[in-house]
Amino acid sequence: MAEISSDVIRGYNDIIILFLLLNSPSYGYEISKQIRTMSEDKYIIKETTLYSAFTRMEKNGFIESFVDEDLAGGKKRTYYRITPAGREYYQAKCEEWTLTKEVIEKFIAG
Amino acid sequence: MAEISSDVIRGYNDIIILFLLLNSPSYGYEISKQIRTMSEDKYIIKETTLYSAFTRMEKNGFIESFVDEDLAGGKKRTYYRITPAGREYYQAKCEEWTLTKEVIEKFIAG
DNA sequence: TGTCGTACTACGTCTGTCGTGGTAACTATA
DNA sequence: TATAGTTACCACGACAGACGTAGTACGACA
Repeated sequence: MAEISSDVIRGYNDIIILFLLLNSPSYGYEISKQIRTMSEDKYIIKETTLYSAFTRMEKNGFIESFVDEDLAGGKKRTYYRITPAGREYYQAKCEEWTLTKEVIEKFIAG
Repeated sequence: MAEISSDVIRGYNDIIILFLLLNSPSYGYEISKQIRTMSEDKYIIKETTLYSAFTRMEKNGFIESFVDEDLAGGKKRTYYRITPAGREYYQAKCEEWTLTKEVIEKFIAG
């Protein structure tokens, strides 16, 4: 099974992550598993890529974090929630995707 | 008319350029005009991006350059020709594109 | 004379991704 | 009891493609 090089997907991690936050907050490990499952193992996001995307998007105001400190075994977990600005950004990126797709496909033979 | 940010298209300049070399050699200025025309002004490649892609792809053996020194006015023009390795790379990238597209569209709402 | 088009090149910066490695607690298996 | 695996991250630095800025040089046209 071929795997997508992450260089290709660059710039699209943001919308993939935001999509998974549209309906409810989530956290890194869960999101990474969902990406893997939803893509049928075709795309496995690198941990560092994921967590640096969180940092960047929080700085840009697209997501907000909050910590659950009451997990079993005294563990912590950092959740992320999409903001209204994040929803707008997601929408804009989706529209850009449609355009991009149309353009690229003009340069695909056959 | 919205314009595609080149960050989005990152990683795809290679196949766009190679597509335009599939049938005959060409050169920078011409390719840049073709991209603009074919995309209906939706994607205008930056000159530096284009020429650095040439350098990189020649280093990787995907294209070969040759210079036409006999232009009117004593001008020179550097042409690029796709190599067999370049054709293979183009094919592989096209297949990767299909996969990538399918994956990304799972994360596009609506 | 100056702008536009043609046809590049050099140099440095930015940013998203990636590689490596580390922490720490629980859980299943041998 | 040991150890491997899963969960759940974080820090640090490197890389590479894209980009911004600037410059060269010639011809055509107004």
